[in-house]
Amino acid sequence: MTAKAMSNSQPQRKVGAREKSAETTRDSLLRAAIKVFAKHGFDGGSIDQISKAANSHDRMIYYYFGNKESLFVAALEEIYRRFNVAEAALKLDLAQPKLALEQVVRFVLHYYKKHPEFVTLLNSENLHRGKHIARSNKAQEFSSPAISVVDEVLRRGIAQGSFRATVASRDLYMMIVALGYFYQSNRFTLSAFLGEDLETPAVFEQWETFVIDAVLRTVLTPAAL
Amino acid sequence: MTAKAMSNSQPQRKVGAREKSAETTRDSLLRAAIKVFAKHGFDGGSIDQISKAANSHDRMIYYYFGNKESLFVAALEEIYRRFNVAEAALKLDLAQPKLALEQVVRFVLHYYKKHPEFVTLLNSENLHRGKHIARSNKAQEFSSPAISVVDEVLRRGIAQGSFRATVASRDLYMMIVALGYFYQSNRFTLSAFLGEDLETPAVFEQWETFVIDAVLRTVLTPAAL
Amino acid sequence: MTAKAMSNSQPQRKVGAREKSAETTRDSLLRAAIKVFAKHGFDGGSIDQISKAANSHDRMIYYYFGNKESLFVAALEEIYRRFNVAEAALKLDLAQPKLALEQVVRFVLHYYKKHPEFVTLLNSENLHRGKHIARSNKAQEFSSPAISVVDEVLRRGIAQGSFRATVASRDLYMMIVALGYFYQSNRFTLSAFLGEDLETPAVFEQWETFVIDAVLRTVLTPAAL
Amino acid sequence: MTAKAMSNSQPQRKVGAREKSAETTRDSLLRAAIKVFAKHGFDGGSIDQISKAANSHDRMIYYYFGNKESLFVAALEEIYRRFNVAEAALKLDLAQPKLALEQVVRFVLHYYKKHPEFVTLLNSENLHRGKHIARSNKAQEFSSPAISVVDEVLRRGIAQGSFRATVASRDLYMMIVALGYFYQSNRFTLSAFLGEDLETPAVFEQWETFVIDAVLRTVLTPAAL
DNA sequence: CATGAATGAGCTTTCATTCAT
DNA sequence: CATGAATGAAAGCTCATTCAT
Repeated sequence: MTAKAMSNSQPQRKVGAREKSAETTRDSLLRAAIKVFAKHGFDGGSIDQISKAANSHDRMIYYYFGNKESLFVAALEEIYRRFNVAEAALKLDLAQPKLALEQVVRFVLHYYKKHPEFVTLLNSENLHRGKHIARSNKAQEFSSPAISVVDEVLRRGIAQGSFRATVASRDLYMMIVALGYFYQSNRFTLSAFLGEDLETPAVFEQWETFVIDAVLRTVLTPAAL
Repeated sequence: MTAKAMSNSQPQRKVGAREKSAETTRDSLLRAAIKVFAKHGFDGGSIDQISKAANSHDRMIYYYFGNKESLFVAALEEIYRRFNVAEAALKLDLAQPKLALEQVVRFVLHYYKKHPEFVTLLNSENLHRGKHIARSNKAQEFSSPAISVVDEVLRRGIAQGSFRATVASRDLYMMIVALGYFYQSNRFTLSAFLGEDLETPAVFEQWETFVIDAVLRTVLTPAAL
Repeated sequence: MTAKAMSNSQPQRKVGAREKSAETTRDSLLRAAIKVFAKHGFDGGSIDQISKAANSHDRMIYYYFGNKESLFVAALEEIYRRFNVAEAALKLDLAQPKLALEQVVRFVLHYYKKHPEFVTLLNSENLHRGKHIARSNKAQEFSSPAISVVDEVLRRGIAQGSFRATVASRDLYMMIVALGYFYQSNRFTLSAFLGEDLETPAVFEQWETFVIDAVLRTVLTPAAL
Repeated sequence: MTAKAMSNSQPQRKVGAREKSAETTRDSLLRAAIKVFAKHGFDGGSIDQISKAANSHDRMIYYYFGNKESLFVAALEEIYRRFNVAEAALKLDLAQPKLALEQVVRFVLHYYKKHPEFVTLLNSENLHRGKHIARSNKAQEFSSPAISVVDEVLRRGIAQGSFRATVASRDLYMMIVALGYFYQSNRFTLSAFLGEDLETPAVFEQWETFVIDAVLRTVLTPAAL
């Protein structure tokens, strides 16, 4: 059931009106769930809110997803799927590792900015100590593409001699993600604490420039700096 | 009331049995609130849970704090106060900016590690778009010490010629905090995604080393590298 | 839903067990609400009391009525519906306006006496400055039958020459209602103040006689007196 | 205690500052109670609301009045006292019974209009089946002045030959009061039902004229009409 | 494929009241 | 004369979920 939800692909056989309507119901419930969970978290979001936002009924959530937790897992999987789809569309010039790395950083920062639900859903999941994703058995499968990309760029740079050989791809990956994620995730308290609105474009751009600089300085060999 | 709570001074005058008991009740409610909110977030944590954890009653929370939101604000203020107290105890050798900066990074990473409630409470607050802290009118006052420390270290390094003059203290501050915060905040999903437990000491140490390296490379002049 | 409740018609089609049960639940909740609100007012009557009196559960009130206020509105509408049903059953001899008027007075006095909930519910509503009935958009529709009856009797009497042409039907209506309502509504404080129990039949009958006399003297022409 | 409150009289002995303040507290609590109970009824009005409206504390209500019910009784007694004070100030021309009766009617209608708390408090009391006033043992003492006035006017009119001898003063009293009380008490639902705002001066005046007419026609002998 | 009905436990909050000092 | 602290019960309402059809 969830497997079907994960693929956005081809109906091989002709679907009747009823089946189509069914898919629509399930999809709109999932979309509504992402929105509501993103806004209020797992605990704050209610089954009722979600079913109403989807113009459906409570009962349908149980019909399609079983219970609230499974719906949340489906929502998590869906946002990860979307992220991977977006990342797969990235066309990196691997011949120029430095440029490619910069591209990756830009992609990550902009994706988080445009998809705040990605951040809030993951926060909610971490608040619950990752217990939902642990049940998903797709966890690694989901993150591997992202790490692979960083890994490949890194290896190319090292092979070329412009990147330091001692940098671990896992650390580099986490650095990029952390700098993008934190800015988005904590923008409200940060804005209050810094007395500066992090949602204005100028502030974001300064941060982006800084992050690219920091990442490159961390990775590049002194000679390539 | 909160003013009293914010100061860590001892009561100079002898307190009667009642007053003492009152302070104890309020304090234990606040402590319990921090624990419960840290574990379950603002929505997930219930007034009942908190009052019971404090060996008190629902009613007392309303007596001392008014409502759930105000209790949450008080909890937020308290954890920030604690953070600032801990940071104030840091003895930095400002004559050696590079070393001092390393100390700051270590402090931040270890503080977040030892105080997961700091991270979860802030996450919960950001889920609610900072609406509670906005009401606290102590926001800036709270974060200024932390930024000041980074700012001073940075200025010293620049004066000495070992730090690059183009780095903004706000960016440097956010970088350090982001790298420490994200590791702690997202350790569950990260562990699942990476297939590696981020809570083992070895992994944490590798990350700490990496972060120090990244921060220094971002800040140091090529010559000082 | 309320439309169905308002009509006193029988369900034409066979109803399944479930539907029947549903109707029963809603109806018994409404009946219980009328009783409880009549006895304790809107504020004094509790959701819990009502649901228990109906052998149901709190939750069902919210399921069928949404909230306490809407339940109260439904109760108000129901008692007005009942009054109108009872009044519609009145067979007035319009050829004898004086007699018909007497009949109307008797009907009103006796109806209030037999249906104290009518009086207490309206009092409760007036305490809240009519805010519930204002939301009901059936207000005028409810009272118009009663006024129409008075109006018609009055017009007949005037046409016949036995009633004074200067009496406004609205004033006459209010007079009759006031004299019946007040006796019932304030019988407890009046009994205490007058030192005489207004609930004894003899006292009621004296009042009834007096009211009929007063109404007729107010309406009849000197010649017809 | 309540006895003292009932009289607005002379402090025989010099009162110290503290005592004065004490009286003020008690009085402002009582005034606040009348306002709050008038607005929300006995059940809807809360001890907290009252004490805050009086700039005092919950505890003080218990100190001065014992409990909520006794406070309500005190409030009832106070509004009756005020009514009697106002009525005692009425200067009736008993030599002209017809005019005097008209004056009484006007007084009652205007008093209810200007003192809606009188009406709502009595309604609240009747909702509770007069159980508070029953405890007050001042009930009759309170209403007797009002009835006495009507009684005296009536007797004078009968003696003069202009009033019908068969009218009972109790019925006449109730008629006047009912017509004034009901208009005020039920003005909200009536306005909704009639589609006409009973609070506009013109409508009130029409009613006043009608009531005077009705009362006189009920009382006057045919000859005196 | 969908729905109306039902459920029990839980939620935050307010209630009137009493205690000790 | 006044106050800060405490209490247990109850309030209105929402929660996730299951039932029968």
